[in-house]
Amino acid sequence: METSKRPGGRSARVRDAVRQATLAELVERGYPGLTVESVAERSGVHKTTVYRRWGGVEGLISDALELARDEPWPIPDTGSIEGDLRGIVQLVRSGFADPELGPVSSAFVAAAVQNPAAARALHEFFVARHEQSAEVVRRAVERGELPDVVDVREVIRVAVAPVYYRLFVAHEPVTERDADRAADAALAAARAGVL
Amino acid sequence: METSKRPGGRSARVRDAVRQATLAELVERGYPGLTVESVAERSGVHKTTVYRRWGGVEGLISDALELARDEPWPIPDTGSIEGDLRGIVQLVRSGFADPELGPVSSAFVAAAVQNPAAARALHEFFVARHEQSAEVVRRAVERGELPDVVDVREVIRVAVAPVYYRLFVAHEPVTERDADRAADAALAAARAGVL
DNA sequence: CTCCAATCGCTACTGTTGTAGCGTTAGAAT
DNA sequence: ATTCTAACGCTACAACAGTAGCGATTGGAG
Repeated sequence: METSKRPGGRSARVRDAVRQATLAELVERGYPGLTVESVAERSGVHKTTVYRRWGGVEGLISDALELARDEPWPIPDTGSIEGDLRGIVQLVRSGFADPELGPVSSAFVAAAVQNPAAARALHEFFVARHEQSAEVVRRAVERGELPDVVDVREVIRVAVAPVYYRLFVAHEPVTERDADRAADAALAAARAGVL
Repeated sequence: METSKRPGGRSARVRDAVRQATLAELVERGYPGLTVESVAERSGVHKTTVYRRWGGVEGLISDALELARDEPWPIPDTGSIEGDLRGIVQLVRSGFADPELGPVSSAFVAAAVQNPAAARALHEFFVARHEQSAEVVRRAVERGELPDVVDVREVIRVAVAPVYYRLFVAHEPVTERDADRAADAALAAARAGVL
């Protein structure tokens, strides 16, 4: 609980405690089990305070999402567009398979499907992700691996979409081979010039 | 309320009334606003009866999903794989854009993300959909438009995935052009032999 | 027509979620 | 050190979700 006497007053301590408790609850119980009371109890902050500052479960999610958005993530640079794209899609897949990160990420998606505020926050998150990831496509175009008429962000979308589709829509398992195949499909489309 | 004296006893009437009320509530308020009490009141069936037979909100959703699964949907047959694939993806897109059908479909996705029973029901739904839709790919293979080594269902998945991804994950708008592009991308990948 | 089993409606209750009002405390300024 | 203000903790309460027990109704069987 007492990590280190961080700068900032009581409000800052309360804020950090609630954020940390929110993430911990998401890992343990997921979004359906996320309740204001449990977060309040775990954080040591009173229930009414959480309601006042965050407004409820949706506020807790949105707040956590803004934190996640700012964390950079490692864009692969394997030298070939095929390797880079596969790397990105595998990163998505393994992220959701991770016992610690997976439940939190899934909770974000679940929350956004049903909560306009979280949806906006998640949208911003993906705008940032797409922009960062598109770098691998830009490099490929520079190297002459792809025609230069491509919509760089669309390549990323088409590459990762099947993974999300399987996970959150069709509710099918996603193997590593599935992930590679999705990356390869996006690459084939980009090479054919349809993106 | 009294559509027509359908065959079946009181139980059947109760069942139909609740199902109809569930769909109506989903259209008006969506999944987050779906409550057992409102369904009970609208249907004229008592609250405790709904809890007994359906077990709660998740049961109502699963029941409605089973109904939706059995309804056949029109697979296009334009003569070319490009037209057929585009038709399917546009059908998905327009379905979610429809003011009556859209909220219900979205509610199913939202429910499944957060409710294991609904997730299983939705999975079955998509298994059926994929199987039906794959027919257009099989025909294309027969006509020699595509190599015969393709996983027919995977072509469908890759084609529709970007639409779902935009709608329910990245929360971006989906234009008709986006839908066509997704279909074309899947087609290019299939032609390249990566599916 | 009579009876019977199943299902439904009703009342009452419990537990949880979210809010209101007020007293208290932390931290900054002088 | 003292004072002042914003934020927090606490109690009490209102609203809602979900359950239990029992009596009433339905529709079918003999």
